[in-house]
Amino acid sequence: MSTVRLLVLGVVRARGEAHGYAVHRQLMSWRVDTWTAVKPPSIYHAVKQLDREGKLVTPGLATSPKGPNRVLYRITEEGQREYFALLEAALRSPDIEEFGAGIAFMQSLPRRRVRELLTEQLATTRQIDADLEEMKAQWPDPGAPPHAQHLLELWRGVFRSNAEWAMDMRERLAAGEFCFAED
Amino acid sequence: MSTVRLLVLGVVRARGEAHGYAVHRQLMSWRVDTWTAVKPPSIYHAVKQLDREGKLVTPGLATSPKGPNRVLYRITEEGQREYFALLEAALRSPDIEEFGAGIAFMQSLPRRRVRELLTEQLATTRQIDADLEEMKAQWPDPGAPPHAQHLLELWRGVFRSNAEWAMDMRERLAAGEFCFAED
DNA sequence: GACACACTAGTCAGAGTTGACTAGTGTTGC
DNA sequence: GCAACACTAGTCAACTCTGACTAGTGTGTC
Repeated sequence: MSTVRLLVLGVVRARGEAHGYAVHRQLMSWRVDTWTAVKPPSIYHAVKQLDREGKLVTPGLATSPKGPNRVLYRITEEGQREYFALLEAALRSPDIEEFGAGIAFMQSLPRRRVRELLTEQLATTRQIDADLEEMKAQWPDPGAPPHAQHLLELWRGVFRSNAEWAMDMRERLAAGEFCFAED
Repeated sequence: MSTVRLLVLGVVRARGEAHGYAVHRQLMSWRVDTWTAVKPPSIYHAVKQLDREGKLVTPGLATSPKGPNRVLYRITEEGQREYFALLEAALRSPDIEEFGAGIAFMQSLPRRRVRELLTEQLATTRQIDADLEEMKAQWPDPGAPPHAQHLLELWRGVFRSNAEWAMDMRERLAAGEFCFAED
């Protein structure tokens, strides 16, 4: 859920004003359905939810020449706070979908802050890897079902791969790649 | 959902007879919550669902000396068919959680069949990796948000890591590790 | 000019999931 | 001997997600 919320807030914030379908189309043009489980109904649901919570407001209707009228949304102060909270949490998160959504919007933070968050992300990911390693040692029988030991290895591969990616990204930031807020 | 269903059917089948909490405890002893998103209420939900669908039956109550009476479940013919269908689908699935559940029960298939399925799994995983590579080439601007190119790289890492793991497992099977049905 | 087809812009019921809660049963310390 | 705590064995309401569907608007084409 927090992934869709971040994506919706991020798109509305970046565009200034947007209706549901515009958010939907923007996210689909980013192939969000490839790197998260976000699907159209979830997007509309998140928009309504954020509106009810006062994170988005509807300054008016856009009367479109073609198609039905569409409700325009704009981000509020409270929405901005939620956006930055979700963004920082996402860049720290070991969940690959949430993390991906954080990367998508990292440029609304200062470069230095993103590097700090990626460092935290790396520490968490490595800690999980170490925890899984330790957990593995507690199963005495690697040959018997459910092969929990091997399954833990399968997951360790995922976390190690993510850690490598995060390290690479941190180096790119250090090397001055990308443009950031307050650069 | 299919992950929980496979896990529940597999545990009931392996034990012959089981009540909800026994399934729950078995799965938790396997650390299923570490390598899937399966949580207790989902387990109870799946048990009831499978019962309604005739995949499980309740031959009787176990009157326990301590605690409330518990409903015992047993797998039906139809349940067996579902079990094997889910198991084969899981071993072929690129979804790491589903795949993990398949590995947990792979020994109820013949060794040869598991090797075939792992070969299919590898082909699918590599195909996804190739598709992501190709998709990446269609974004012209790697420096601009949402960094979709880099996010695709993040995911490719996951799939490549899974492919390596599957290759390793296939080699273990070829080397005669583990005991299988019909060995 | 009218028919098929694709695109826009969503909605909806039903299914699945979750955090929080309940309620009974040992059991340990004082 | 009893209060506090942990463990057993789940349930529940509220929330979220999903596949399938709707309905209006261009647009090409014969």
